Amino acid sequence: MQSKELVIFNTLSKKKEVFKPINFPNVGMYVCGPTVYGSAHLGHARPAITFDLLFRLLKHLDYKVRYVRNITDVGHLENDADEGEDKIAKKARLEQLEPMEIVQYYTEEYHDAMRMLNVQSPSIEPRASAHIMEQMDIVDEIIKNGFAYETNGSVYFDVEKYNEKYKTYGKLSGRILDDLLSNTRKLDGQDEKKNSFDFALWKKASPEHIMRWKSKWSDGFPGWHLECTAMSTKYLGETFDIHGGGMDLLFPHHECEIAQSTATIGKEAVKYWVHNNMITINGQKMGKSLGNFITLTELFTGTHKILERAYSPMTIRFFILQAQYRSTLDFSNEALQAADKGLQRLMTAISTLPKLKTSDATSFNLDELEKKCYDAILDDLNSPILISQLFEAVRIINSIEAGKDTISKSDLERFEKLISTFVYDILGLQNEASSSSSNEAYAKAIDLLLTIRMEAKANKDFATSDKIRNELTQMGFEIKDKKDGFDWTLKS
RNA sequence: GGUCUCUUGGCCGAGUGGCUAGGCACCGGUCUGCAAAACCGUCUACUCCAGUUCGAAUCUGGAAGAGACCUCCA
Repeated sequence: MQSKELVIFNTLSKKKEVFKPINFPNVGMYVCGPTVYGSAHLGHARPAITFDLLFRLLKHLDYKVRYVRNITDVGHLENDADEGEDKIAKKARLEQLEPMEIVQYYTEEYHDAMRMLNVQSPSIEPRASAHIMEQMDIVDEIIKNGFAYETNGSVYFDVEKYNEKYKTYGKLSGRILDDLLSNTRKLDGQDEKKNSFDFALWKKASPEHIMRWKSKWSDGFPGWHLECTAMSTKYLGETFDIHGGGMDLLFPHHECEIAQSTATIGKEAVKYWVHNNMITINGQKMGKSLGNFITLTELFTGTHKILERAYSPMTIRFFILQAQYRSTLDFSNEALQAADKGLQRLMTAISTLPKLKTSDATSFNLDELEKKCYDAILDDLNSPILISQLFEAVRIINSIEAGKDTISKSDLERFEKLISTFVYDILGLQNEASSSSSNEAYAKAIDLLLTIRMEAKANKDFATSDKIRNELTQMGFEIKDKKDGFDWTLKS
């Protein structure tokens, strides 16, 4: 399978590059996970699904992947002027809870949402709070290497000094140090730092700050960007293949990560930086701080004022996959409903696939379809093109069912395998209709009603047959008459 | 203010120097007792201006509009 070449856009080079792992066939991938101080929202779903897609694809290509996605449970600083109050501590005070209680609650909520979205668990999901020692070690190392200084119990990264040696600060986000200097100096209220763009590696905790750890510098907490460096190094090694996250983390977060790890090990840790774009709502970024976000629970239940109805997790997943991960994706009820309809059509066709009648020959080009599917997904995860090819498959399936195209027995097996690989394994879609035993009984009851309807039709008793169909339709069923029977689905 | 990105049909969203994206919606037809589904077909595009080119929605320059980052953020 590794004859197939994956091309991925590297933010570092701003080009598409052929993916070649450092230690073939192993792949190390680190993705910035959620800060668990609030509910998971639509924005969180995007990187989770994007990198789930990449994770699934790499595994399909037979790479041995270790996927690390952290849980940030040590709050990052709220802002510079806020005297070190961190997000989780603040929320805890508001709700009169222990910080770890908040963390527990939102972590579970996040996990539940991810499970519903059929996002596979990463190989390792480390917590920042469990890696304080490792973070302190890195601070030590950076001080030893001369790229950090201590002021009043806090330790700061010396960006200027770092840049003198490595000259790479800003390379990821396209920033120039002098510009940053002239930009941010006017906002500078921080006398502890040599330069405004220096960032904290260790921060002394103010008295009201309840999340704190003892260290040689002070009772405090690790800096904003340190946990990813510590945990990626610990689980993936000094250098690893892929580091992912949202585009909004590019600066300063990922830029600082590069500086930290380079200052620690003397070389760059990450080979491919991959960033997903944002989800917008009415053309504006959806975000916690903007207060215009929709939580995943609200989406699944339809309980947000701008939602016309509930949208199932698979609809959300499909909606996100219908855009390429580097494009912004605009949310609207209309767009989600279109995604929902399209997904249902896709799933309906897939369920008829195994029931197709086979012929001696196949009247369409299955090889070409397969090639187009691979070409699409291997070209920087172009899921929308892949999906358009899957709709071509839908057209073919329906056409075979209608007797206008034919398929041989062996090709049908291949076709089923192909669809299952791309739809279930790689895109991670799933059929939401479950088939528990209680569902089976109810399905039989519907079948019974429709059998009675067939009999009524045969007797030209259209009053009865229409009554059954109309009432079932009203309950949300979709009744399809076939040449020799019927079919039905329950619309979500 | 600095850096960068985007602008595609009713909506979402791909793509490309010349050849259909796709989905949803709409319209017409086939099928049906009537529908639904399915199938077939049609229609609506590439923000504007100038340039390069045999040819540009695709390249270059300019304008307008929108957005992102520069502060925690997926």
